[in-house]
Amino acid sequence: MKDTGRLEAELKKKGYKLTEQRRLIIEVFSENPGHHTAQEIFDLAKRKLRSINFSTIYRNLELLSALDIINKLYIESGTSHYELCGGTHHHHIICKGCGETREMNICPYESLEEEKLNELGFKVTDHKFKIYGYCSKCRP
Amino acid sequence: MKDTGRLEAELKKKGYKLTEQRRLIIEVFSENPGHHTAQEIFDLAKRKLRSINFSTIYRNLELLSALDIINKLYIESGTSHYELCGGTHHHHIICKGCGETREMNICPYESLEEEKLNELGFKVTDHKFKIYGYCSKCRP
DNA sequence: CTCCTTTTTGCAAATCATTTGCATTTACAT
DNA sequence: ATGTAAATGCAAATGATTTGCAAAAAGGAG
Repeated sequence: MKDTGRLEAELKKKGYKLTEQRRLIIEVFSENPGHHTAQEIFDLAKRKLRSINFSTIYRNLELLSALDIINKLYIESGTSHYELCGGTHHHHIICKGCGETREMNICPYESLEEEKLNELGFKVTDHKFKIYGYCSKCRP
Repeated sequence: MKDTGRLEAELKKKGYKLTEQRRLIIEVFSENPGHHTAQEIFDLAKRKLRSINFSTIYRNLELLSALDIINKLYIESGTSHYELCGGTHHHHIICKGCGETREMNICPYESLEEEKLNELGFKVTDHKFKIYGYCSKCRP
């Protein structure tokens, strides 16, 4: 029983149940910092609960994203990545050579823009910023 | 024969051929501003060349992206979107309700960051910035 | 213009990520 | 301890994208 607190509260608030699988998914994220694909989460979770099913992973990654407990990334490559929310605000820097993705703490976003958009009727909830290029290993 | 110039040059440079289908894909983009899915490009192209095949579309969207003639977007939703390069530099604002995506000309990126990264061994080529939220129709 | 080599295309089948229907099991409020 | 709604596992379906291959087209050389 890790820090089940936040998770349990968010789930209960909307009538969802705190299942072993849900606790486990969060545990896996906690123990493995950074972002992961559904496949990775599945593999890691399976080590701890052999019976866990892939569709349970997907269903819960979706749910947990909706609850803002995890964050769905959409790193380019056709495969979604997920990361635990609540870390520091950060963005991603992506190597077009090897695909490696690192976090960066630079955020160029100014709340000025947000206000401007709000005035125009668009309610901003969040933003993403990505820098692409080639890492030292992959420089052409 | 539209502005086949740039296209032809870029293709020839690397030994690729200027085919009717490639010309057509660019034509479709030119005639339909904004970004489109492979499916949309296929449908539009098919009107002009009945025999065109879906895999030809995909193969060429990939190729043209690699040649920096079009830009692959990865709008969230599991389906990639593509747009013609060379328009004005812009980013996207995405409604999490209806999924509508609009271009915005705000760019918060400062070349300062780029230099900093270059010094660290990462060669920056481009960046993407997206703002999420709810449009006036979808505000909760 | 014709020939030759290489790249492309169309087609069909394969792959990969993700989603869904359904019967069974589980969480948890009573 | 029990009833009910929610969640899980399983298998099959879906949707986007990719691939192998034989036939067709492009572009350079003669």
